[in-house]
Order: sequence, then structure tokens, then C-alpha cells
Amino acid sequence: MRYSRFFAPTLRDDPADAEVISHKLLLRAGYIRRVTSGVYDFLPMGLRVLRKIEQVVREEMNRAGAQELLMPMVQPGELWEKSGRWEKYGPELLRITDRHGHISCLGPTHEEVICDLVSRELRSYKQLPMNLYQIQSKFRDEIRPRFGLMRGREFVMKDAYSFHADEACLEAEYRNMFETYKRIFTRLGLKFRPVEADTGAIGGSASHEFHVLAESGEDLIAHCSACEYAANVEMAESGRNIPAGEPAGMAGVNTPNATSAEDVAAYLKADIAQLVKTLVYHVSGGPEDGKIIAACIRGDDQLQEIKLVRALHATGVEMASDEEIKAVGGVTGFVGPVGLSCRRLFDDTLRGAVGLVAGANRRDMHITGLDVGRDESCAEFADLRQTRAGDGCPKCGGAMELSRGIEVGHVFALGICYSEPMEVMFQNREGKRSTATMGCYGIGVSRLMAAVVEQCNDENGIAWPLNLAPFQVALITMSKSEAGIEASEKIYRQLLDAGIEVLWDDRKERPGVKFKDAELMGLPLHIIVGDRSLENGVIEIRSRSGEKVEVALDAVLQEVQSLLPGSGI
RNA sequence: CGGGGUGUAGCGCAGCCUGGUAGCGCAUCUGGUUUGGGACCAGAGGGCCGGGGGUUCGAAUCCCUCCACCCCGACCA
Repeated sequence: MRYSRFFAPTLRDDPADAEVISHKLLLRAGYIRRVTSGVYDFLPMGLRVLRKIEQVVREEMNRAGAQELLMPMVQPGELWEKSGRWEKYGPELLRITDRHGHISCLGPTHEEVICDLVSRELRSYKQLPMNLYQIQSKFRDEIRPRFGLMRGREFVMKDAYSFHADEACLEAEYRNMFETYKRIFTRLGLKFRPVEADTGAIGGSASHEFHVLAESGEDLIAHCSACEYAANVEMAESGRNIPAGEPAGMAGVNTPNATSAEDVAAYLKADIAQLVKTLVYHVSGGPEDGKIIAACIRGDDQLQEIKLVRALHATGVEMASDEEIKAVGGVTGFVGPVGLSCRRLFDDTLRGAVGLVAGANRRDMHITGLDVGRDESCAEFADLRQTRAGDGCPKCGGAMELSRGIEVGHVFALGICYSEPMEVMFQNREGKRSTATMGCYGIGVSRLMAAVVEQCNDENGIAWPLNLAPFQVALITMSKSEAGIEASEKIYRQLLDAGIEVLWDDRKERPGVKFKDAELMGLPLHIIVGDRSLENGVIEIRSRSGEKVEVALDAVLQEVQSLLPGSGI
């Protein structure tokens, strides 16, 4: 491709509305442009990279025995009514009505469509197992799209769905996909970590997320410094960590205007770990739907709401209003477990803890000497706190660490939560009708593009790995001489004939501009044709990372090929 | 939806407080001089100052309202 004809508008300044490095660089280097909130154009360079990522994913999925197909983006509403998700999914599902008044939606995921397809064709256990996948655009009307490709509303996803005659077969495929994902992210050159995860809205039994480690990641993951244990903090089992208080009788104490745990601890000169924070929530979904509950944790801990939701078998929780707190006998700012008229859950850490300080449910009052085991005989305990760095690993006792991650993949063992309502049935070995058991496996392909940039960049721009770069070679012609043009033409032809992707910067620009653009775009190899080296009969070849060699004009192709292992020579 | 912020040329910004009909840098176009790390000189084009309403002789500027975008929280690949 000749740069003079190529549509890759680069920007000198960072766009003001971009926050994270991948968003800034992908905009500046001419890979993407925003169309509307969370929706992007992939310019020619961006599409080239996206296709390369897709190809890695496709090759590994095919190798793992999955089959590619393509399903529609528009899906009929009835299918979602059948699975029960028309009600459950919420406003993230963009619902549309056609001219006939027929209700459809834009697919945020494809369990319904694939189940519908498979249920029509599946007859015998002999057809199983089967793993079908697609690489396709999804639409989720996200509350807050942000960070460019990292959280779009429309995005490219690889989604795979497997069907099995029994649990053991599903487990085998789950492991197969787990290993496949490790291969994919390794081939993409990423530092990543698989972690145990919540199953969330998709549902099912087992689930792992794959996180690319990056400061800009939106997720917090907890991982052991000594063993392999790693989990999303939403999920990570936390150690016991009982505060070391002295037993005492319960007593009331004045704490004027001290509402936060920090204030109370400071006022009473107590260790903040001895405090009990009582958080009051309004529950939605599950057996406690619409009720108010209280959750108690240590003063220096954070409540992990997802854990609370799971403990209640609910779908969500929301901080209760002042009125709701009052209705159960609490006083905002001075809420404590003693005397509340709602269901109360205590974090495991408080089991056996003594000499605690808690709100007294009276203005400007706390109580001291609380002993949950003694004073709350029918207390319920659950793991509610968020894991902190330094906590003991639940598997080996080693120290836990926290890192930020970008979720780029997620595997679920679904069981029959979709196949049952969608009636994906087959005749088993005994001749009986049986429901297929399912797994599903997602990879955020366009998000991966951002994740790679988050890990591969420097002060000059993007630094693509060789196998993902939109062009492997930037041919930079600085010479205006006839010999220089001729040499450039020759190299350009040779590389094209050899199947090497080359962007020939034939623009009438000064050398600095061309270097800056090639570096900003992140092209891995730069071939420089300039009068200075031409006079010595050589051409300069530099890598994006700085190494440089000089070779004779006739040796350029060979040298480039040696630097591009597996480039299709 | 709640909290904070921003909308002025393709990009980055000033002007607004204290109303007088729009400016700077980069980019673009023309001519010239340059040419191994984002050149220089001369000239030029490009703006319903986010939209609507109001106040005023007069609004980018003051008031009301709507919209869009960004950041922090609940969603997820």
C-alpha cells in the first residue's frame, strides 16, 4: 500500500475525550473513529488488525474442533420470551419493533438463537458433542460505554456454544476451551491470567474469566503469590481474619457526629478492625425480593455486593434509603445489628469476634463490647467482605495480591439453564428423550485490540507484535533522487511479491514526519531509503524497538524474511 | 439514574467574569526556500461559538431550557 493513497489520518495531539492509552493511540494513529456513543468505525488499519486477531482466534477454535457459523444480529423477541430472558435481561437489551409491529432485539449474545437452531436439527446422542462458534458484532446498550474499544455498545465477539449428552462430556469440553483460550492469548503476546468468576446474568454452574493484566483494567482480580489460585474479587473467597478484641460486657457510649467507621474509631481510640459496619440494602429478586436486609462487616473491610447478592440468592441489591433504614429501626449513620427488625447477615470474619463496636440505632450513640456469638445467638454468617492484599489464600494460605485486569474471555459451564427452556432435546443411548447440557465461551475480539495496545506501547506510540501489525514493514523513502525512488520501487515490488505486507511511505513529507507516523502506528520493521546510506550502497533496516542493520539493496528481501518468522514466505 | 466536568475551524485551545458581531497553534490549499527525527517564509480557504427560547439597540459572552460528550458509581466480552 502506498501511504500517499492510504486512508489513515493521524493526529498530532491526543483527542481531549480519550482517557486510556489504547483509546488515545488508536484514535491518533488512525485505526478507529467514533460514530456515536460506544460505536466505532474501524478504518483500514484498524480492520487489518481486527482481522488478524480474528484469524488467531479462528485458527485455534478450529484446531480445538469447533465449527464456525454465522448467526444474525437481529433476533426475534419470541425466542427471548421462551428462554425467559425477555423479562430478565433489562435495558441493556436493545428492543426494536419492525413495520409489522413485530418485536425483535439486537443480539447481545446468542444462546437463544443457537438453541433454536440446534433444537430443530438435533435428534440423537450420536450427533453430540458439538461446538459451534461465530465471530460477529454484538450490541449491548451499556449504561456507560467508555475507554474506546474497551467498553463499546457495539463490539466484535467470538462466541462459542457447545452441546453435550452428559456432564462429563461438558467438563471435558470446558477444559478443552480453557486450554484453547490460553493458547489464543499466548499467541496474541498477552500477559494474562485465568480467574474464577461469577456466572452473572448468563447463568450456569462453573465459570472462569481470562484477564489481561493492565492498570487501566476495569476489574479487580485477587491472586495468590504462592499458588495458582486466582479469582475475580467479586468471587474470591476471603480468609477469616478475625479481629483481636478483648471480651467485655455490652455498653452504650456517646459518639457525637461520628458516623463513619474512621470517625468512630478515632473518637473512641479503638482499632478500626474492632468496628462493625452495618450496611442496609434493598433486595431485588429471589426469596427476599423487595425486602430490606442488613449486612455487617469489619470496619476496615469493604463489602463485596456481588457476594451479598449470591448469599441472598437475589438478582441485585441497592443501598436502602433513609426511610427504609428508619422503617427497620435504624438511624442513618448509627446503624448497628442489635435491635434491627430485618434479616441480618454477618461476615464470616465476625464469627467468634468479641469486644466489637457497633452502631446503637440511636443518634450519636454506639455500643461497645459486642460479641456476635454471645449477643446474637441466631446470627447468620456468610463470606461478604472483599479480599484485600495480604489476606491468606483460601487454597494454600499464601499472601493474596490484587491486580487490575481487562476481561477478554469468559468460559461458562451452563448445564441446562438454556437448553431446558429452549427444549434442546435428543434421544439418548437408552432411547429416552434427554436435554442437552451446554457450555458457552466468549472472547471480546475488538476489546482484545485495545488490550494489546494497553500492553504494547511506548512514548512514541503503539508497538504491535509482528503477527498483529497492520503492515509488517514500513518502507520509508527519504531520498528524492532517482536512485532512491528506483531502489524504493524495487524493494516495494519485491516485498509485495513475497507476500509481505508493506506500507510504502511515498509522501512528500520530511523524514521526521514519516518516522513519527511509522512509530505511532506501531509498524514493527522500518526500511529506510536515504541518500546517506545509498551512497554507501546500503539500505537501513530498523525494528520498532531500535535494533538496526544495513544491507545491500539486493539483500533487503532476504534480510526482511529472516526477521519475519512465519510471515508466509 | 445519581455526583463532577466540558461543548468555539479537522485536532488542541484562548476569548465569556466586565456584551460591541471571533482568535491562536497544529493540520489543509497555493507559491517559494528546505530535506536523516513532527521545517521556514509569504499568501489563502475553512466557524449558524452544541440546539432552541429569552433579556438587550446589540449575545460566543447574561438568563432559561433541551442535547451531546468525558470522568466517578451500579453492567459485562
